[in-house]
Parts: sequence; structure tokens; C-alpha cells
Amino acid sequence: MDRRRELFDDLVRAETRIYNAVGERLRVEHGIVTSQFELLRYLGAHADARVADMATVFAAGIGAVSKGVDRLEARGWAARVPNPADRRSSLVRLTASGTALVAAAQRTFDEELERLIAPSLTEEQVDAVAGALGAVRRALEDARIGLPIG
Amino acid sequence: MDRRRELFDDLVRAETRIYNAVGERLRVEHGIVTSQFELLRYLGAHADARVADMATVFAAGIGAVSKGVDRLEARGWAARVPNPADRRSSLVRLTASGTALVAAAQRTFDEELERLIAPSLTEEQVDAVAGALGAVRRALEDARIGLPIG
DNA sequence: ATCAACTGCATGCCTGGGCATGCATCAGTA
DNA sequence: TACTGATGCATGCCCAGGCATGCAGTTGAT
Repeated sequence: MDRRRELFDDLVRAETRIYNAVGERLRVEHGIVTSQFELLRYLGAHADARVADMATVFAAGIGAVSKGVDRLEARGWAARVPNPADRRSSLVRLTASGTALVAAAQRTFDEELERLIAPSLTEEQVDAVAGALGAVRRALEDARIGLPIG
Repeated sequence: MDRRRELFDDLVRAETRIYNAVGERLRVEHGIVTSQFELLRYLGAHADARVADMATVFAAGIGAVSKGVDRLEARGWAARVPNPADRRSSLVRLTASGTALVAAAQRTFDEELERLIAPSLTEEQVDAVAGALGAVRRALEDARIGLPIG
């Protein structure tokens, strides 16, 4: 039980600092923050995503994602196109400049992440931690636990 | 490298959902959220903490912690007492009701954390992940990486 | 075809945190 | 002692996200 408390503390602290450090570099070099990078990256990997899809993946509220997409659109990196299958929703896709940005930012991201993690963890540990946290994540997603609202 | 991206994603998603789920239960049963629980728990474990100490531990800004302590004080769970060694700062300590709250909330916290994690991870995995993330955390703390501002 | 219930999302209000500022105090030097 | 720089923290402004609401559109039953 104490071991689980320790896991929680280290999980939250490591995540916070990594998120901040990556965000700092993304901000300086690309003018975006980590949450925007995550949205952009998701859109790069999943063409024609809907707002609700992203909200589920990121465990964020619909409103937050909707506003986040507004900001991406305002900067010309993404566009909402009508969803032919359902006129209530739009499909969000990257623009050309958004695609270019993701590619460039991804390099910064990878570089910084290596700088932060590689000194502390072996490859095997990275695999082990990714596997374990992935299992936790999937279990929570399947059970729809930890979304905002309730 | 892809493995590190996966680690980042799972780290952030698992942390988000665990943080939300724990916060939901703390809110329902004790009227606090996770960030307040963390402050309270720190104060329970570290008598006479200063605002700056907590800001460093939580990788948060001084202002955020200062306001967080304001809220704890307003609810009667903590008090600022003058710091005899330095009149610029105060020492923050729990009140009696704050101490009682921490004890009760800690039980809820432990229970919920077990519910979230135990189904997905063996004891060995918990140890391995806590150890690895602890190493990352300590490295980042030592290098003062990932604090707000810079 | 009609209607009720539901879904998807945009928007407004409110709160919490980041950042900048300002004041009080401390530490070091002359 | 006087003075300069550094430190600790409270506070104000701003922004991002949660939650509630509202509306357009969809679905299913009759």
C-alpha cells in the first residue's frame, strides 16, 4: 500500500515535470504548448477526428477540446470540415502548415524526451514502465474511469 | 524512440485518469480535490513547511501554492504561523481538523488507488514502475528541470 | 410523418494556476 | 551604520479547462 502511494507520488511528479519541460521547449521553438502538441499529433495520426474522439482519448471535457480546436484553427494549423455522415459534428484535420508543424515539433519533442528520460532509465525499464502504465491506461479507458464530469 | 513516445502517452493518460478518479472520490467523500489532498498530506508529513518548499516538491508556482494554502486556511484545515527564523515567511501547519481530514482522506485515497491499479499491475510491477519513475523524478528534481517559470 | 429521447458540440460562467509585480525582510559589504 | 542585491511570498491579471446550458441534428417508436 505504501508502495502504491509512492507510485502515485512519483507518477504525478515525474509527469508534471516532464510535461513542463517538454512544454517549455515546444513553446520556445514552435510557439505551442504540450497540450497543443498532443492535439496536433493526434490529428496527424488520425485523419478526420471528431471533437468527442479526442476528448475521450485525452480524458478531457468536450468543451476544452472544442476550444483547443478553435485555437488551432485560429492559428491556421487545423480546419473543421463538415462531417457528411452526421451534420451535427465536424471532422477536424490538419492544414498543410499544421502538418509541417507537427513534423518539426515531433523532432523537438523526441529530442527533449530523450534528454529527460534516457539518463535515468534503461531501455528495458522504458519498456517495462510503458507496458505497465499502458495496461493501467487501457483498463481505465475500458471502464471509462477518470473522465471529467462523471 | 517510439517506445519513449509510448511511455509519454501512457504516463500522461494514466496519470490524468488516476488523478481525476481519485479526485472524484475525495470530492464526494471529503469535499476536497486531489491537489488539496496532496498539500494536506505533505503538511501532515512535514511539520512547519514553507510555501516555497511545497512549490518545489509539487513543481508548482509559488503563487499557486500560496493561494492553495489560503484555501486550506479559509476552511480551517491549516494555519500560517510566523517563522521565528525569518520574518518574511510563515510556517504552515495543519490544524486539528486538518489532521483528522488527512487521516480520513488518506483511507479513501488508498482504497481508490488500489481499486484503480491493483487489477492491472502485479506487486512486482508496482515496485518496478515506482522505482523507475522515482529515478526519473529525482533526476529532474536534482537538475531543477520542469518547474514553472524557469 | 410525427414526436420524444438522445447525441454532438459550441458557448458562458467560474475556478485554479502561471507569470509579473511589489513589498517586506534578510545577507553581505563597505 | 548605510547601502545593494537577493529572497520569500502575497496579489493581480490572464488564460485554459471543468461544468452547465442550449441548440441543431439524428434515431427510434408509433
